Amino acid sequence: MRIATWNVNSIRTRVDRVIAFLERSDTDVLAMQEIKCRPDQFPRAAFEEAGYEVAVHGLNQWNGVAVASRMPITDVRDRFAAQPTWGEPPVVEARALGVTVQRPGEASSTIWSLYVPNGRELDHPHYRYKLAWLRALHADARTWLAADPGARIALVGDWNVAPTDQDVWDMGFFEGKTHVSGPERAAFAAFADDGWVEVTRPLVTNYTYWDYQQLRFPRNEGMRIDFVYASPALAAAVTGAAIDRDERKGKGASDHVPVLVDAD
DNA sequence: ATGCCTCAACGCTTGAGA
Repeated sequence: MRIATWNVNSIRTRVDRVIAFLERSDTDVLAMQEIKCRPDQFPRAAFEEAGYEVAVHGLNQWNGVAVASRMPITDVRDRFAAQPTWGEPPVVEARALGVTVQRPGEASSTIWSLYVPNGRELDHPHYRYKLAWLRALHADARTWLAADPGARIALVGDWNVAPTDQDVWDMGFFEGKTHVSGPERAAFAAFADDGWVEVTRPLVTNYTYWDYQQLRFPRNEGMRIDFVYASPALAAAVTGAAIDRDERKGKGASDHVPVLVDAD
């Protein structure tokens, strides 16, 4: 099966590009982030015409996650346990969507489409929210592995963390900024301590995001912040990975590109 | 070769993104 994750930065603006990507890439399950709409605003028909079922979780114009699958969807969850809230009154934002997919007679796989909070500034409450969010996900994901060590689970999406210095175009530029701080990197790396395997890094090198401003893409001044953590059973089945850099080109591109993983 | 920011909404300005 081919899994992909893509921060689409508004599905309503990008639907033609996303459908074209699905058809071009032969993707079975696509996890999307930043759909920026409610379920009733999601362009569901275009996906169904292309042969995909859709699960959508969106509350308003901010955030929003979805999964499109041409394998039957058998279970959907719109948050993880103890997912932290943001704002006053507190809201569990639309940043996590877990979808189980299964073809009859085959093993099931659970794909979590994740949009980790940005953090904004190191001294901003949003940064503390980001760390709490990552730590809560880590704690819950640990229980999933403990409950079923052979489960095929993928934690995919926009992690909003650049795990190494090589994952940003200039560490000097990011000094004192989010995405590269020690606590964020530690929170990301902690998943590996439980057996989660980030399966893209050994197979492909590229950035996954380039800011719209200041010619960041033509200058290749990007960041690698979109990743696929696979459970041990799924990681053992991985045969390939890719970053579709070309999707950043041209008019109407998202600022992120798709990250793809193949697994038997 | 990619091209100097984009998106949605309480909209003609603002908040958010990273």
